[in-house]
Amino acid sequence: MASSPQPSVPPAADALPAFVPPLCAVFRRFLKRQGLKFTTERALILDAVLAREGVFEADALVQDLRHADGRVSKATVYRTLKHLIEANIIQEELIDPHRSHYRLAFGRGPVGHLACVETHEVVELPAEDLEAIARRWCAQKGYEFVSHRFVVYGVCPEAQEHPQAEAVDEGD
Amino acid sequence: MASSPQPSVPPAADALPAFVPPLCAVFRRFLKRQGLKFTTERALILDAVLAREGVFEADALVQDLRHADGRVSKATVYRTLKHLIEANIIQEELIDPHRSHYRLAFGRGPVGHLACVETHEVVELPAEDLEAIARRWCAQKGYEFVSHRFVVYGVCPEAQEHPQAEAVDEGD
DNA sequence: CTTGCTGCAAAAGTTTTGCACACGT
DNA sequence: ACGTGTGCAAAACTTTTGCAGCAAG
Repeated sequence: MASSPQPSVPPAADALPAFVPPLCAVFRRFLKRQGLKFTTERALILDAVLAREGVFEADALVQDLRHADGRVSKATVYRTLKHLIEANIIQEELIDPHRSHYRLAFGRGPVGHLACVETHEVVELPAEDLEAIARRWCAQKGYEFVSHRFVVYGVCPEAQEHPQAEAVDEGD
Repeated sequence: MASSPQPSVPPAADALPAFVPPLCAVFRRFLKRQGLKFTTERALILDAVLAREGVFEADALVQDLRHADGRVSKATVYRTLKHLIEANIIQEELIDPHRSHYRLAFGRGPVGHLACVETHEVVELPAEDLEAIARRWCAQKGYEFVSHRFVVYGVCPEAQEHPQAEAVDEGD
């Protein structure tokens, strides 16, 4: 089971970090340190996470795993996502209300998101300067910095071209 | 911004912006334009919103209204919040997953949020420079700018004073 | 009067949890 | 073998919706 994490690297690997930590080993070490077990399901879930390079939803993972041979239950996916967050392998993103988004948390530096309010497409953009601002805020208020989030909402070019026939929505 | 207080749960509206648009009239005009009605419940809800100067949750409004004399049902609160968003009087914030936060959308310029991951206290901070960054991102990708969001997560001083055991800390 | 609105409760949606059994260490 | 993890389904939780009566224009 302890095989090298070599998932299907997506073709558009435009910004993959140069250094990818051995996440499988990292996760196993984390679990051992916590007295937890590295089960087949957890390995499958980690693989599925790695296969989805960008932002993903919990349910999407469940679907991916359902399509694969090793079906993993919804409950286990959610439980494992929590561990992956604690292990600092993924982190939760806040893009939609009522729906949790996650993304890998290693390397690649702080990113922000540019989300289309029409198509719900989400693009990641580097945002180094923002973390500095976030840390300054924390220092200013005596907070211990944990993380930050920057999401920009807009209408993507495609949606601008194809406007949906929406209800009355004109300002004054 | 030298000694601006940080009332997470202010007892009263002590720092309303200098210019407060006649929101009641604005809302009523909006409703009329949409062929909708300005009911007692909607007035009560708008009042409750105005009473909560900062970020608030839908359920908090329901509680406030329950404590007041005019009880308004959960359903009506949610329905009215949608109208208030369309009327551009409030806007939805994304701070917690699975829980909607709202805040007044007029005046006061763009703000970001500093949220404590332990106590869930949320502080607002001015963030003028961030909107510029957001607009630049949109321009860069051909997006039409809609809005932006900046949330910083940290541990507030109080929570740092009361350190939790090494045990798994489930924040939520 | 006509039309939309409210309240209730049940539905819908995502995430969590209890329990019996299977698996990793 | 022990203790933990898993799957299933039901619970928990916030938000939405259908319906019968009520209120605003």
